[in-house]
Amino acid sequence: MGANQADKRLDIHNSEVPVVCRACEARHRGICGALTPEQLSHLSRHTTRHRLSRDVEVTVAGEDVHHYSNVLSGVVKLTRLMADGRQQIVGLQFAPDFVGRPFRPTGEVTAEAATNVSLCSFPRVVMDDMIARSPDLERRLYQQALDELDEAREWILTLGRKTAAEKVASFLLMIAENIEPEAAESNGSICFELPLKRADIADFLGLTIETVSRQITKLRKARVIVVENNRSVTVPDIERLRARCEAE
Amino acid sequence: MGANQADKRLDIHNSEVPVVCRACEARHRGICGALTPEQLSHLSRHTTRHRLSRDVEVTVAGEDVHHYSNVLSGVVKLTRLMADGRQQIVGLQFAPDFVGRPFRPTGEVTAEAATNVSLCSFPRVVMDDMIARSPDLERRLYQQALDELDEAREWILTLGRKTAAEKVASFLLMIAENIEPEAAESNGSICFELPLKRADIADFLGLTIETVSRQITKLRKARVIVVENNRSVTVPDIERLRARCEAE
DNA sequence: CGGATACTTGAAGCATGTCAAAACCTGTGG
DNA sequence: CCACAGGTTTTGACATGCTTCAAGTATCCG
Repeated sequence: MGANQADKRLDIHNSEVPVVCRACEARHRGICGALTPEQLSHLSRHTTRHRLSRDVEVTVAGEDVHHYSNVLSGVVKLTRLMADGRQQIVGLQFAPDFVGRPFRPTGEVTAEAATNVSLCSFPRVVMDDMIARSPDLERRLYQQALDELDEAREWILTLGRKTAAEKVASFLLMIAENIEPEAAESNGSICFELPLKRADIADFLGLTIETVSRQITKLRKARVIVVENNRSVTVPDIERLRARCEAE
Repeated sequence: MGANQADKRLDIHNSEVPVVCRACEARHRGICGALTPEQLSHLSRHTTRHRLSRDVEVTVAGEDVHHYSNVLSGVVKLTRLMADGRQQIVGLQFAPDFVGRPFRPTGEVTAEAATNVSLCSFPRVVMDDMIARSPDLERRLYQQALDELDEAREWILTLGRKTAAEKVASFLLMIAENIEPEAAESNGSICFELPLKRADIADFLGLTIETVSRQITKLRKARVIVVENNRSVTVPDIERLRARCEAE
């Protein structure tokens, strides 16, 4: 709608993609793919990259959010906390997901690094403005929201109706599919690092640490998975893992 | 962007709101509020209204969706089904919610009338086209998707971490807030008809019918609620119900 | 090597599920 | 108005899967 000639005059190299964005995954599969080179360079002028180590918060429930972010690497967990300390992970964001909640300055969820994470952050006001101007950008965000909604509903089914064994198998499958998207399609073997520790897996699946541990042990003994150092997991045959997500 | 002069020529009364839309809630709080009178009358030419009785499906998991709908009255439940018959309700839609999943011709969820329902339906292709042309419409849809995502995450917390007693209390509170939005704010008493039967409540909360029944009995004996005819519920003091959503 | 954090394993308890039967509500036809 | 059939809800007795509590073992990192 509105003309943004001003932007063009500000940047002589307006048709070039900013250096920091060139190799960025968010430009391909993430929301930045919806931006023109001009918009990208405008945004990149307000952009900061940083690394967070595990358990550092990105945004906190109840506090005003001043920045949105793209996940460049690592995993961000979205958690909700009850007054008495019970905790539940309500979502996981992998690269190149967008972290933020447009149209609402504050929310009930806390976003927190589950692993070491690197982020590309930008001020909320700049992004909100850009969203209002760019229907393409808004469409990308809408699509990501719909995908997250599908996922959330998948987990509602898992939490409501699956057994502990099925929950853990479903979790491992989900992680495998997110970390090795292509490998997960083919029916071969996959090997990956678990981004979450047992306590996080428990918070994700609505179980206790002990139950998660027991179920992992069970999968290990059944040779569905091989575990080294508690974190690196090998799935020799994905189909066998997939079978564990539904029944005996 | 695109010119839609064609629309204008087709309709002499293009600046008037279609008769069927005049008293419609979807024009105020729903997605139709984002449409111009011209767009409304264009859409209304492809629109059909119908009533569904309980348990009739709106759209079925795995089948192509040809229509989107607005809920005009009643409640639509979104369910997911596992191969062995286990079922989970993953969302509830009240008037004037939009039912549909843009950008994906088919999905995993089935939408089904939980009560008698009246719908306003329109062909997917017409609506998709309109979404592509109207950023305002897309914004409304995006906002609804974000709201649904917030709700879904609220239920993930409930399913993962609350006890059966807390789940049932949370469910009753959610229904009360949806049916009497204004009354729920003030700390008075509320009276409403339960739109779901016990089996549905169980499918929503990841419990069995028997457990739901026992918890409702418990709330009744504690005078937190008064139940008549199994369906009409009175909450004398909302704060006392709210207190049951979190602890003892 | 030591100390902290993360993970595993075992035994006992309890919330919720399962199975079975009874009570209740609602509409229909005699 | 009553009898009856179908679906729905409640209640009870028992089984079980997950949690809780408590140790013990690995792994990481100074």
